[in-house]
Amino acid sequence: MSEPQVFAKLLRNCSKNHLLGQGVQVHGAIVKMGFGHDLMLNNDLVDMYGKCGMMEVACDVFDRMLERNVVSWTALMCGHLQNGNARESLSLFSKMGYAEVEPNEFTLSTNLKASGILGIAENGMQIHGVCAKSSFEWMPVVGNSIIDMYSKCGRISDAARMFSIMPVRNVISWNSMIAGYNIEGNGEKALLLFQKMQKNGEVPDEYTYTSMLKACSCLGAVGEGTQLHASLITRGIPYSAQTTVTGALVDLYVKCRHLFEARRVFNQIRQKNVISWSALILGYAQEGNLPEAMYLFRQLRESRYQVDGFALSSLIGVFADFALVEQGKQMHAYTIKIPSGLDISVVNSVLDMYLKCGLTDEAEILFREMEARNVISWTVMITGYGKHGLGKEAVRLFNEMQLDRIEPDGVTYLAVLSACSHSGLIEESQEYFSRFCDSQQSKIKVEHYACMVDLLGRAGRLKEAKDLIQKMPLKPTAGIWQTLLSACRMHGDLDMGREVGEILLRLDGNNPVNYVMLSNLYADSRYWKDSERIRHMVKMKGLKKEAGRSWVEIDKEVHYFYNGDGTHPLTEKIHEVLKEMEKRMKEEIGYVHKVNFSLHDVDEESKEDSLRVHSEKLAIGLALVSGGLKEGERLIRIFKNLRVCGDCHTFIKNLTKVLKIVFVVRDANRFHRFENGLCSCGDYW
DNA sequence: CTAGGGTTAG
Repeated sequence: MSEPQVFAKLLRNCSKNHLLGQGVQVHGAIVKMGFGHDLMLNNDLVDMYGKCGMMEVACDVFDRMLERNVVSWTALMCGHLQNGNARESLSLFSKMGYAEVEPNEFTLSTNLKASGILGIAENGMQIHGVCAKSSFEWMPVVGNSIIDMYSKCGRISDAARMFSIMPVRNVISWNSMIAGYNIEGNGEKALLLFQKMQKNGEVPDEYTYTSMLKACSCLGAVGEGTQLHASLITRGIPYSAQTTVTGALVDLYVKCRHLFEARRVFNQIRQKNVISWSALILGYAQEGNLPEAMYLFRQLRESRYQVDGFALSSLIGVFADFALVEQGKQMHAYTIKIPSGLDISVVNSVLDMYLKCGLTDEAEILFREMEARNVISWTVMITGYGKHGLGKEAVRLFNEMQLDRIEPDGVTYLAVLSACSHSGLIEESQEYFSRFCDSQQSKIKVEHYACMVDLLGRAGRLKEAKDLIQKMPLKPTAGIWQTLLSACRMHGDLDMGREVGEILLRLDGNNPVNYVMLSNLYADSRYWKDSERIRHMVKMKGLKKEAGRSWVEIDKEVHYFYNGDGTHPLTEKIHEVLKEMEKRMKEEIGYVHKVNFSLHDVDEESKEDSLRVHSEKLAIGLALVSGGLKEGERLIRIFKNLRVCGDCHTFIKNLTKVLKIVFVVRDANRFHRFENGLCSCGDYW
């Protein structure tokens, strides 16, 4: 074997096993032996540095090359793609065109994938066009990538068309199509295609099983999932480390809430991989069993496996959901120390965590510092701003992202519409809504209409709101009628309210919320008998609301309160401080606690509860008592599982006048930032 | 020499 061939072989080994140190040594030897300008070796070097995550060096090698062929270009593109920079791959693709180098099937496949990741259908279609012209379209590699691209861009029918006209299909074609249905959330179609695949004599591989397990977990179909599990066992694949199905298997049982079974599978895996670890950790965390989740996470950290971006982002997502600021911050600090902490999904989850915990400034700084932002990064920020009542900021970001050439998707539109709704930006949202209808008709969901109904309803344009529901091309859900009903109450429209209420009770008669809303509407107009009749129905049906619960984090410990809760050791002190606050508010600003607010308002709390003390007030009391306010800090964070009650809302607003403290309350719907007697929601929530 | 399918975040 000649020397260059030996070097090539060494480099390929480094690529495969991510051996950067050895790769650098080989690079040195290549230069020393005078092969520094060998085209093939340089191609291998670009590939090796890319695989080892050293894109700067890969680019440097590429730039210094005296001649470059299609492989050089493609290797660099793949490097960018594998390091999470799909955009750079696409820009290289067009540069390659200017350099008059013709793409081959690998180049096309790589950039189709890049377009899919970015979700830019236009770009993908353009590349599809190139494939069609050069008849690369009929090569399975390319065709499969086209299916993948269309699926990821939400154009499942285009993907299906490609699949149906492919002259040669391999197992990956079937897998890609099944994965496409999964992305769309269409588990039934995935199951059907799986059957068809077996009828056609195609043998499913691990990837097929992985996708199918995922389809089952989406459908919550434990039965079908268990069958797949069984056939995996007969084929002898499930418990070895090389396969990815193990993770999907754990995930299936986790999602179907069969945690015991998930643990059993996990324990049987001889060499556990990161995917199965993450799935199980997430399972425990979502059940609220954080100690077990954290214990497993520590074990993962100490194991020989690398904690990857998937594990991190999902765990941070749990901290966000539980609004656990301290744990979240600690995890953020940890992510900075490891390479996968730079994964865009990890940074996105940290952003979301900060916003959900009410730390907008931290989120803003992190967002600006990010080296690459994708559609999710922007959407997280827009949602966060919207929930903080910063509608103008949300709109500004929405426009800015498009200048950054990031295409908003259905979730982004939902975020900006709801931000507009909360800030009363009617014209803006109507413009965005129609733009969305025009450009992404297929992605429009009931939620988008619900946003518009909310917006119109709040503005008192009830008739228009109702028309919109009745004319929309989708089946109205109970939720959208609820939105309209609360608008009816807001504007005291009894006639329409009664009509909507009847529709709701027919549609969703087992949800106590519907009865409470209707009952309140009657009570507002002093139709006490009707109000009482509706409330009686709730009792007769034995329907129960979720109990109101608030919590506050003090010195890394979370304290929970129910309404009228007297179990906390500091209860007496809490009541004292709350009384003292009422007194100060009365003396200093003349605020008098309004009793009548809660007389017939049973929106969140029952009458009995309101005579005692709401959970959010207790949590505030504890924060004040136990010095939850550290030196130099003037912000207290309270969390509540339901919506904050109107009475407490007024109380907190006035409290900020007397105490010069900022309160951030995260309730089921949104954030309220109280400062100087005002709330970020503008008293509309 | 370059490549395609799976787990995560809104």
